[in-house]
Order: sequence, then structure tokens, then C-alpha cells
Amino acid sequence: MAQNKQITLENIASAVGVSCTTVSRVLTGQSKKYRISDKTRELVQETARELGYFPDQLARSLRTKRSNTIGLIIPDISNPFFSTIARNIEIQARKIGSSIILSDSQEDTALEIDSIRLLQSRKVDGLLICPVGEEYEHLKGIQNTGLPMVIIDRYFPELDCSFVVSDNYLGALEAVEYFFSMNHRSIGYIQGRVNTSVNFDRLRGFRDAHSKRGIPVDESLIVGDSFGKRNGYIGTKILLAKSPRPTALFAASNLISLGAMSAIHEEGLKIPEDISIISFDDQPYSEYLATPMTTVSQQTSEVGEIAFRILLSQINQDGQSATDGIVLPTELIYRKSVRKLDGVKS
Amino acid sequence: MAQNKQITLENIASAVGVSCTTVSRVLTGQSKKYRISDKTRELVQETARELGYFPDQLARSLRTKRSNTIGLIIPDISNPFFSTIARNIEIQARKIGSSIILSDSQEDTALEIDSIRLLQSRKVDGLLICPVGEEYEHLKGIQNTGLPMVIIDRYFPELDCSFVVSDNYLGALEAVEYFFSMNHRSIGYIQGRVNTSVNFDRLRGFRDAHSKRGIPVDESLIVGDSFGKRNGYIGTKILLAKSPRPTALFAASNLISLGAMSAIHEEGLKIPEDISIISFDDQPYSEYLATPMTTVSQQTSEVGEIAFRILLSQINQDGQSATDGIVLPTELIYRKSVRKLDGVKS
DNA sequence: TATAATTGAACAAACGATTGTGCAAAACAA
DNA sequence: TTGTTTTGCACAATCGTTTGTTCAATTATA
Repeated sequence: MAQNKQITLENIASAVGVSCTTVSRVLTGQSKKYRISDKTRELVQETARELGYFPDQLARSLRTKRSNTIGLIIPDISNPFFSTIARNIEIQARKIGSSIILSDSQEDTALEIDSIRLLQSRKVDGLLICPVGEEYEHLKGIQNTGLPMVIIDRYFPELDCSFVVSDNYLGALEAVEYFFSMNHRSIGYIQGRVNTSVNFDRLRGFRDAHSKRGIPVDESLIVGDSFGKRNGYIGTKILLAKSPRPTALFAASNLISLGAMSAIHEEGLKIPEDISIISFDDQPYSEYLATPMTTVSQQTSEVGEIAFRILLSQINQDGQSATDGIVLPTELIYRKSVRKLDGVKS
Repeated sequence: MAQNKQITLENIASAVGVSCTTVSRVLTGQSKKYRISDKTRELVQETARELGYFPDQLARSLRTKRSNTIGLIIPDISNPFFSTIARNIEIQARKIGSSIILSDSQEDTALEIDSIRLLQSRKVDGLLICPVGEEYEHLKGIQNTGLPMVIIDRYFPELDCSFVVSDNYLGALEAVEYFFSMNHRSIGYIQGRVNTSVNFDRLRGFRDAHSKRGIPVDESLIVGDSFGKRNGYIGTKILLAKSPRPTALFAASNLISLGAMSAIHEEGLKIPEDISIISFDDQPYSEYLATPMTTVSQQTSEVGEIAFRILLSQINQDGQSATDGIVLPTELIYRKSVRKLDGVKS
């Protein structure tokens, strides 16, 4: 209970009988550089150990202008997709003694802006951010401050900023082409938040797959506006009510497909007998679902690690590095949720 | 690119023509207390806004001895169980302008100890920790420093520290009693990390359910040693190899049941025809599994929120508050993964 | 021996905020 | 007019580190 006082350099200094300058230099490994005698050095080190000293990072950061702290802004940390990204970032960070300050923007641009402010005032060395989407004016603002930043899972063509994303275009293209190869012609797309690069690219893949086959896309089959479960449910309800019903569904996220399954189940339909489905985001449970789900898998753990490394180099090079955009390939994982339809009616 | 200089109180002060004392007092809302004139106040506020001032939290914290930062240590943030806890904590924290520093201990006590050190040196106001388990000597150490702390999802009987846990005992008891009511008599338990309170309580529930029925527990049916997927797989493999095979499996976590499903599938067995299963931790996907899974659901989102509130009161009361242990009820969610066996052979 | 070079460590000024106290000027009272 | 109170703000110390510079004592060189 005894609210122990903090041990400071001064405590060690007076215990040993030197100045805290000397203590500081010993403890930061600069004893050679500043010609501290071995005797003094050892004495200081030992005393520090005895007293259980550890540096006050706040004071240190204030002086050195480096907090060894990075800000991580995520729209929803409870989404496994993001939490595994977060995990890999944290693991990288701790290797170099950095800590991560986590901020959940709750898919809300206003909160995202708040978070940025807060993290800036906490003097993070850099920012890893998965923006809600749509707006990026506030991100420009960050760049003007010179704060190193890399964007995760999204990008903004007009923003000159490093990013790490999956190849959403090819991922979607491949998925929809697979539908076609299984003779599906009427494919519903339950999209995520519109005006995000993620959604834009997936939609583009969806469209291009059609045009490559010379199949017109039925715009009424493109529904939805969020990456959440509820949107998946609603979107699917709408699509299933159409007549004729689309024979296949392309879900833009793991949460969307969860909502979709809910709706499909509610309608008494079976996957893939009554309706086929492919979902973006492979998950550990995907293969154990009622019908093991065909998914577009992303390299989730790599995303975080790569983003962190880029950020780190930016921090160390003091903003001199060129901005890079990393695009990670996706993989279509074939399972049982897509049925092969009988011959094509033409 | 122009690495903009930080705006300080001094900048505002000289712009307005007052001292930074005054600026500080205005900006921290103490203008009345210190009799700053309205004119000065407004001028300062406006100038601060114009200059885009925001306080340096490091400097502030150094002086005030309060960082508005709390440390969160989690064994595996990628596990949805923990990430939803984390999310709720973050949401609470941001409401009061606190930030959370996230640390993933990777289920490793050594890393956990490291994390604590790091967070202490970052001067967090309090600690929210889900300990790896087993050892708690290092946690005693925290208490001696007077750092407010509340333990999440675990507890240590000999440690006088607030905690928030689920009623693991009753949750397990109820699950196993349900197995019995469905005429199962040979139940395998794939446990999590041994010597954690979580596992201990669940195991106790498992045993007590047996003794209440006067059924001896077959010790060879208790396997495993971790909450991970791999352990679920291995444990299930072992249990399925027994003859006679247990008719039911009780999985101590969501990850364990995922591994279990993998093994069951590999053996060509069906749930619940060939084997029944109940898993701890309800998940969004639980109802969409090949066989919708009967689960013991925990109040995941409440855990984080409650823990945060307790911590907050400890911080504000400066350690004067009594330690409380909160036990949250679980709920057995009945789905399709438990088969009713034919009459009991006696 | 006188001078120069080296060694070992201390001084003091930051970093950006907060805060107890002091002190003029203005307003008031007698 | 003189004395008292109130108003409005500034001084300066402090939080715990880091770091450029200074400086005496010792050792080496001429």
C-alpha cells in the first residue's frame, strides 16, 4: 500500500556521490563516450539495480522529443480482421521497446479526428491508421505536421502517403470469375462502406469480371453500405426478395457474410443448394460453417508487420523516405459454398 | 513536409502579451479561480484556436503526475474474446480523455512482466490485466508500488486485488448437467491452461456436476493445457482415440472448440450424431456452424466496462477503495450440438 | 620544470507544462 | 487623503531527463 516514491536519477546520484549527469550517462550506455571511469560506472549500475530504478519515460520523452510510442487507430478492434493486424503490430513494436496506443474510431470519422488529435498531443512518434474512409482532409493535416504515418487496409489516390492494402481488385475479380465458371450469371454484391478504396476496388473487380465475360451487371443487385453484420443481413434480405433471385452472393466482409447467413437461414434457404456465397476475409471458423465457406483470404498478419516496418523507417529517416504503397495478394480458398449450376441457358 | 514546430504556451503568451501562467490557467479552465479578466481570457482562447494549440500531454503529465493513460495487458488480442473486452475498455476510456496502451503478453509470463515494467515506466495511471495465469508474485510487486490495478477474467485467491470474472464454475456446472440430462455419462473435458482460476473453476464445475449425480469422473477424460486451437485439436484427437469413446466433449474455450471441430472432422465424425459438444465462449459464428453450437456465453462487453470503472474509482480515490471481486453470470445457449442419447443403461 | 593533452565528472540549461506565492494597480472605504 | 481590499497578472520553482560545455586534477610531452 505504501505508495512508494519514484526512484530518480537524483536518488542514485546522491547515493553514489556523483551528479545525475553522470548517472544518466552511465544508464544510457554513454559511459565510454563521456569517459566515465569503470569504477563509477559499476557503482552506478549496481546502485540503480539495488534501488530498482527505471527511467521515467515521460520525462525522457519530453527531453528527447521521442516517445517510443506509436498510435494505432482502428475502426473496430473487436473485428478479428483488425485485431490480428493489431496483434502483429504490437509484437513488432515491443521488439524495439515501443508501445502502441490504441484508439477505436468506432467507424466514425469524427472520433477518428478526435483520436488523431489525442495521439498527437501524446506525442506519438508515428501513426498507423485504418481510416474510416471517405474523407481524408484531416489526414492531409497530419502530413503537414510532419508526423510519420502509414495507412492500413485503405488508400487515397490523391493522398501522397504510404499504405499497405490487399489486392482487393484481383481478389474480387477472381471470386466473381469463379462464380461465372460455375455458371452463375446473376450475382448479388453486398458491399461495404461506399467510397472507401476497399469497397471501390472490390466493386471494380466485380464489374470487370462481368465485362470480361460480356455480361452486363445488374445494378439493382449491388446493395449495402457498411462492413458490419447488420448490413449483411439487410442486404441479403433485399437480394433474396428479388425475383428472379440471384443465384450467388458476394459478401464484402466476414461480418457481412455472418449477417447474410442469418438472413439466408431465416428465409429457410440452404447454401449452396439454394444460393451460393463467397465472402471476403477468411476466418478460422470459415471451414466449420454449416457449409464450409469459400473465401477470399487476405494476408492479415503480414499487413500489420509491413505497415509497422514502413512506419519505423519513416520515423528513423525523419520523413526523408519516399512513400510506398504495398499491395498484398489475396487467395481464393475453395470450399463448399458455391454450387455448380447446370449448363448455361443462352 | 515542413516539420511544423510545436505550438507552446509560450507562443500564445507572447502573441497575446501575457505570461504563460495566465495562458495555462485560461486553457485549463481556471480563469475564474485565478481572476483572469474576461478580455484576457477571450483573447487567449482565440489565439490558442488560431494557432491550433493543443497541450503537450507528456509535459503536462510530468508536472501533474497523472498521465491519463491506462495500461492494458492481454494474452492474445487477436482472440475475439479479448478484443471485444479491449474495445469496451477503449470506448470507456476515451469518454474521459484517457488513452489505453496495449500490450500483448503472448501468453508468456516473462513478456507479461516486461509489459508491466514498460507500462510503469510510461507512468500509466492504472493497469488492467488479464494475467497469463499461474504466477502472481509479480502482481504483488505492482501492489507494493501502489499502482491501481484490476484483474480481468482471472483471479488469485491469495491476492488482495479487484477483479472481474465470469462465473466459470456455474457455467461449467450447468453445461455438464445439461449433458447429463441428455443422458450422456462419459464426458471429455478439454481444459485450458492449468493453474489458472478460469480453468480451475470450470474444472470444479465439471467435477461437481458429476458428484451431484453420483457419477465418478474419469480422470483420463480430462486433457489439455492451453486455451489455444492447437490444444483443442490435440486434446480431441486423444479423446476420440479412447475406447469406449466419450459421447460428449466440453471445450474450455472458443479456440479449443475450433481445434476440436478440426479433429472431429478429420476423424469423419459428425456433431452431434457421433459426438456431442459444448463450448465455452459464445461467438457470432457459433450459430452458423455446421452444427450450431451449444455454448456457455459470457458477458464479454460488460467485463471490460466494469473493470474499467472499478479501476477508475481506484485511481480517483487514490487507492483508498476496498477491493471488489465482480462475478458475472454466464448463460447456456442451447443449440444443436448436443444429442439426446437413448435411455440410460444402468 | 613548464606546457600541453587527457581524464573524469559537474554545471546549468533545456523540454513544456502547472502552481504557490507575490506584487503592483485599481477600486473601495473611512 | 489615507488605508484597505480586490483585481489581474507575473515570477520562479518544479516534474525527471538529457546534453553542450566547462573545469579542475591528473598525466604526458618537450
